[in-house]
Amino acid sequence: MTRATSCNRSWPSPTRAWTRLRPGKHALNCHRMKSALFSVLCEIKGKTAVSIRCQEEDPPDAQLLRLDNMLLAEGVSRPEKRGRGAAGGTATPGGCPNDNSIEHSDYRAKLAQIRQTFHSELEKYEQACREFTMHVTNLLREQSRVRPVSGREMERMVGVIHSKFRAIQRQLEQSTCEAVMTLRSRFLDARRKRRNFSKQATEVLNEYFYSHLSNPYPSEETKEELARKGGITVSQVSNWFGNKRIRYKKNTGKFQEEATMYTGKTSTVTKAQGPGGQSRCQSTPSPGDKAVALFDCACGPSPLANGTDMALTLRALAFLQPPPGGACLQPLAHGSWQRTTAPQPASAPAGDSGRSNSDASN
DNA sequence: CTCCATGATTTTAC
DNA sequence: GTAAAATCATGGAG
Repeated sequence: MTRATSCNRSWPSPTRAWTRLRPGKHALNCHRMKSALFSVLCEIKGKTAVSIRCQEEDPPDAQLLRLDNMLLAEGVSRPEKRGRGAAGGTATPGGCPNDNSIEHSDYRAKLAQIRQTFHSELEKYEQACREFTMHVTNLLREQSRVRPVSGREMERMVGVIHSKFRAIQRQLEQSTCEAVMTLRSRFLDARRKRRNFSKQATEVLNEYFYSHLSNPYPSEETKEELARKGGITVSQVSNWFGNKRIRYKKNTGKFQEEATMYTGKTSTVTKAQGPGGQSRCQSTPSPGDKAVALFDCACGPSPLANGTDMALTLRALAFLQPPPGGACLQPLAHGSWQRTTAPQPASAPAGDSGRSNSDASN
C-alpha cells in the first residue's frame, strides 16, 4: 500500500497502473551505482538462462486447420465471394436443383451476415492484438532502461500475446462454425417442409393435366415450361404429376368437379392454341369410341364426356388403336393410363406411334 | 385437437 | 431410369 510513493506522478509512463508499482525507477535511473547494478543483473540473467520457456508457437494445430477448412468451405473465411458458397452449385443442401427459391436466398443472406460478423469480430481482435502488443513492447522498452530486456525476450513476449489472441480467434472460429452449422440444418429442415404451391402453379398444372387427361405425361420440355409458368422446379412438376395421376386414378369421382372446371376453362384457351400443339378438330373418328366407352363406363360420367375434351380424348385414343408394338397408352378398365411399351420415347419418332405422348408434339 | 389435402420421399416393379 | 404405389409429414380448415 505504501509502495505508491510520492514521485509516481512525475513518471511519464505509458501505463499508470504499471508505473505505480515501480516506485523507485527514477531513483534507480539516477543512482550512481546504476550501471554497475545493471551489468550485474545482466550477468545473473545470462547465467540463470532465464529460460522462461517459450510456449513454442504451437504447431499448426490440426483442430484449427479443420476449422479453417470448414469456414473456407462454407465461404465464410473469404470476404464476400461470388457463387460457390455452401449453397452454391450442387452443394445446395437438400440436393435440390439450384433454383433460386426464397429460402435459398434467405440462406445466403444469413450466411453473408455470419460472414460479416465473423470478419468484423476478427478485425476487432486483430486490432486489439496489435494495440496490446504495442503496449507491451513499449512497456518492455521502458523497463529495459532499468533491467536487461533482450530482443529475444521481447519477441517471446510478443509471441505469447499472439498465441493468446490466436486462442481467442479459435473460439471465434468455433462459434462461427456452430452458427453456420445451425443455419445449415435449419435450412435443410426448412426445405423439407411442405409448402403448398401457389394458386397459379396449381392452375397451370391442373390445366395441363385435365387437357391432357388421355396422356398426362408431360415431356421434359413441357415440364420445364410448366415449371417456369408456375414458378416451381421441374422435379416439383414431376412430383405433382406423379401424385396427381395416382390420386386421380384412385378416386376419379372426387376430381369430377375440378376436371369439369379445368376442362371448361382450358377448352377456351386450348381452342386457340392447344397446349400440345394439337389441333382440335372436331371430327371424331370412330375407332376411338370403343376405348372411350371403356374409359367412360369405368369412370362414370367422366370429364371426358365434356365436349371439347371428348374430342381431344377421342383423337388421342384414336392413336391407340393400331399399335402393334408401338409405344402407346391405354386407359385401364378402372380409368388409368398404362404404358404398353417403352415409357417416354423422349421425342416422337417419325410417324404417329410416337404421338402417344402428346407432349412430343411440343 | 382432428381430419383432410397435398407436396415430398421411399419402395417397388418394369 | 421412370413411373406407380405406398408412405411420411406438414399446412390449414373446422
